[in-house]
Amino acid sequence: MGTIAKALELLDLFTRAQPLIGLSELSRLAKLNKATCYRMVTELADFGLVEQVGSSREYRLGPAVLRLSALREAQVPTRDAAMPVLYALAQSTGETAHLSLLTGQLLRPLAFAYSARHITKVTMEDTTNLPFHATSSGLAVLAFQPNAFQDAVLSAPLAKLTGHTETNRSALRVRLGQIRHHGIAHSIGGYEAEVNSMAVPLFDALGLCSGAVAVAAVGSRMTEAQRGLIQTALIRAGSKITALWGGSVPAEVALLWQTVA
Amino acid sequence: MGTIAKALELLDLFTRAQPLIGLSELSRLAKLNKATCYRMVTELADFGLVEQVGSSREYRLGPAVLRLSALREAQVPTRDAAMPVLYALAQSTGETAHLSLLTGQLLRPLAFAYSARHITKVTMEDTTNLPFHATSSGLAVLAFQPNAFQDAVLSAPLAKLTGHTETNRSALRVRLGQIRHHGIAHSIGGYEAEVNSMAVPLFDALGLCSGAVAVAAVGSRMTEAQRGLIQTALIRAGSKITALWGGSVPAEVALLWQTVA
DNA sequence: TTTATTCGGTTTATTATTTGAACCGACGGT
DNA sequence: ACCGTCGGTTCAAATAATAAACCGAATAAA
Repeated sequence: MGTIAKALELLDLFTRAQPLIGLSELSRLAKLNKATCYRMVTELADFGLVEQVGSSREYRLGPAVLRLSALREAQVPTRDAAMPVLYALAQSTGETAHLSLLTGQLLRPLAFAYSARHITKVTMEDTTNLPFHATSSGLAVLAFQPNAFQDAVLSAPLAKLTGHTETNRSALRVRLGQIRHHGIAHSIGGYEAEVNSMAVPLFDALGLCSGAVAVAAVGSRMTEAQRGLIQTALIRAGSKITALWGGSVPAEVALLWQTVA
Repeated sequence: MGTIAKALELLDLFTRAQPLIGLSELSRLAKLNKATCYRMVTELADFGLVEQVGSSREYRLGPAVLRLSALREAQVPTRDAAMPVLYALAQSTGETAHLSLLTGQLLRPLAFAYSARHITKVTMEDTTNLPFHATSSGLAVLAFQPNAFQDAVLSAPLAKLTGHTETNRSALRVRLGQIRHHGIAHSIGGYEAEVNSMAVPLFDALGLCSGAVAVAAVGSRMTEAQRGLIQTALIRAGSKITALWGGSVPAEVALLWQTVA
């Protein structure tokens, strides 16, 4: 792994749960020598990707990320375009809606929208990475990836996160096939007990799946009627976001969705 | 300069004017060997900071910047907090409002807000970097920096961008003193002919100046009354944004602003 | 069709950078 | 006064980055 990749991995250590990290802790988390880590974090800070807060001498993500994201959104309004749809989805279903993007080998949540209808809700703030095998978003995305990608994911260790996490490889392959035939993925407590979720894939301009939009509901509220409502709302949201991104839903998926919504 | 810094500099080559860059052009712009550039851009792409668009094989800023900026805004709502104030500022003055952040040695525009009142307006989209000596924002920020920083800026070459750009070093030092005594900076066609602008500094939690908010107006509309209106609106906006950022306006500046607004 | 140029990407030995352990003074707690 | 940890520094040893030449593909001109 190159030096640049190592340095960039430092950025991923900053999370909502741990937004401030000191030098020593950073080197421990990154499993890097302190001197190495220091040089790297200083170079990142020179560019503004991280900054040192004045009071203590801890580091946090810096202002440069704002500038870059403003530039990116100006050209490819990924987040800005999807947010209103996501809000509407949360509103109409009364549950938590979220959108994730496939970045490299990882599926990362990008945006969330909450409904005020219920006191109990599924929160996503602290999630940095959605496992492909244990979430509806992950399954929705994985189902529409090339075989090589699927094989890579399924040959890696599959964590059993709850009692309902499916970790059997051939069973997972069957589920992926079902998802391709329905155009929508379900997960019942596979990631977190008591959380039921459904997700549809999102597609880019080449018809490749680049992410997913999902609704995560508290399990006890997931009646059959609610399931149907979420399904149609999800399909509408998925079509809309894909369209806003200038993407195109593959014909076979569009057909599946059409019959439902 | 380290490898990491060189790689990160690639990110700055992507602008609103040139959002897509191919490998060869990138290496030319960065003055890097093509192989070196290739390795760097692929490492950036692996992390998602850039991505390769499918059709041609050009690169552009990637989705990772969104994730990072969402994380940053969640902890330090710099842009999200300032935007409403900026919109109100543009609205109440009928001119273009913009906000810049001091990042490293450079002053970078972060956000803009336009008024619909006039057909002619000052646009900021293509600006990537505000010169300290030739803009009201630059002067406002520079006036509240430590002497070492001021000396560094003033000892570098000062570009004469228009007929009205002040490039005389001692005259500039006098102007910086005036700005410190008034709490507000003016620029009359120093950056772009026909553009008059005014700016106030913004401060962080330690009372250090970390940016500026400005109003840029078409010169012909800048009457004496308009100037007064902008001044009071700017001071209110500056106070508000600094407060939203959890910053504190130094006592002497607060006093100056109080007497005006 | 031939020729020439440019493209994105790869290979290689050479070279310069990164790395890790030990070290420093400062700080906070005991 | 002692101990551990903090952010940051030093320097020889190890490793990774570099530059030039090269590749096949695509495009355009002749």
